[in-house]
Amino acid sequence: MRKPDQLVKQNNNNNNNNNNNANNKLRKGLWSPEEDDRLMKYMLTNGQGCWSEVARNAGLQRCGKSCRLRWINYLRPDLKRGAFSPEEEDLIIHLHSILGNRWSQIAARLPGRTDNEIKNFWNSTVKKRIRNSTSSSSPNHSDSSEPGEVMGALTSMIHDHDIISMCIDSSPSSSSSSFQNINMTNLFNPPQLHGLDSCYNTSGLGPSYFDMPPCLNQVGLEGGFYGGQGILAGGGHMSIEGKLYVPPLQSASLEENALNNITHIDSSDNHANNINHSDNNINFNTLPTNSTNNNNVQRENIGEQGNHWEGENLKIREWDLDDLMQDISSYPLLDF
DNA sequence: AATACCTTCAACCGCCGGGAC
DNA sequence: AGTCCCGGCGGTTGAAGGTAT
Repeated sequence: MRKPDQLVKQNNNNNNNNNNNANNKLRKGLWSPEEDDRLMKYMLTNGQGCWSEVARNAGLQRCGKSCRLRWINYLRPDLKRGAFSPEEEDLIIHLHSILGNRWSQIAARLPGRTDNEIKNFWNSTVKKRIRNSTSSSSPNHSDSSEPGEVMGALTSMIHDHDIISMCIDSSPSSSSSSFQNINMTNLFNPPQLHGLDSCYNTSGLGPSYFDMPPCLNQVGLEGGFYGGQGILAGGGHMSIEGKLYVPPLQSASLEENALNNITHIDSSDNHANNINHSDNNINFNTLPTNSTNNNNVQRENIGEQGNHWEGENLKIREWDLDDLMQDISSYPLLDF
């Protein structure tokens, strides 16, 4: 946490998103409700664009990066709040065993969760539990963030339910929560709702799955974004509720395609970002249309960052990861 | 009740890669 | 080819709140 009213002189060699700021003084630290309000309203009205322009046009004395982070980690309407469920926990542990500290990739498989959230959860809760669970058997055990080490401790931690039912499940009736369950019918044929209220309301589909964050109340969005068929709710479909389309933090990637292949899901359908939302009141057309480019599948030398788990020789390149995913059926915890 | 210690998590920092010029 | 800008990522920090003593 940071001091809420911290004002700093922008460092020239640091964030260069802010060169156009008039007085070059940008706020840092905690976001005030007013700032949240401004950013939320701007994003809902104009959609995502250049973040430095977002900051400027929304009248925020924040750098673009800060606005982006605030939006992604807190204000985004499709965010799920609250504690991680045991299923999510298992999925995180399992994905970490495959992906290492690639939090964004893990978060991409947990709709409504952010990489920051997962990273915090891992560093605070999971690591500690793994440490505890392994301390008895391995007194000299060090940090368990290494995937291989984690795998060694996983068996005692994994719950009885089937991870794969969450991680990879092509059944439309499944209550699982991964990208594989994106309901493309809903994506391409969003229900026609009328007016902003119905857009955000639960549409009578039962109790809201998510808690309403305070920020949404601040902007007066009664009913919230989190109702009804939100992500994970409504049978686990990542669906579009009315007129608001909020793109996933990260959508289809090579890895996801690999997983989709495993589960025999036609990856050719995976073009949610190409949906034309021109009829929407809330226009997210300015969002990047090819989020594949955003994925760091090609990030190399993972081992240099401490994320390899089979010695120096294993470096996750794109094809390595694909191979991993293709070979996922042989993974000890997976049951196809 | 007071203090110390611990945990959580929002936010910052620095780095990197891609695109534009 | 070099530089700049921007978005994205993982690592880290540190204040707030919780718990133990």
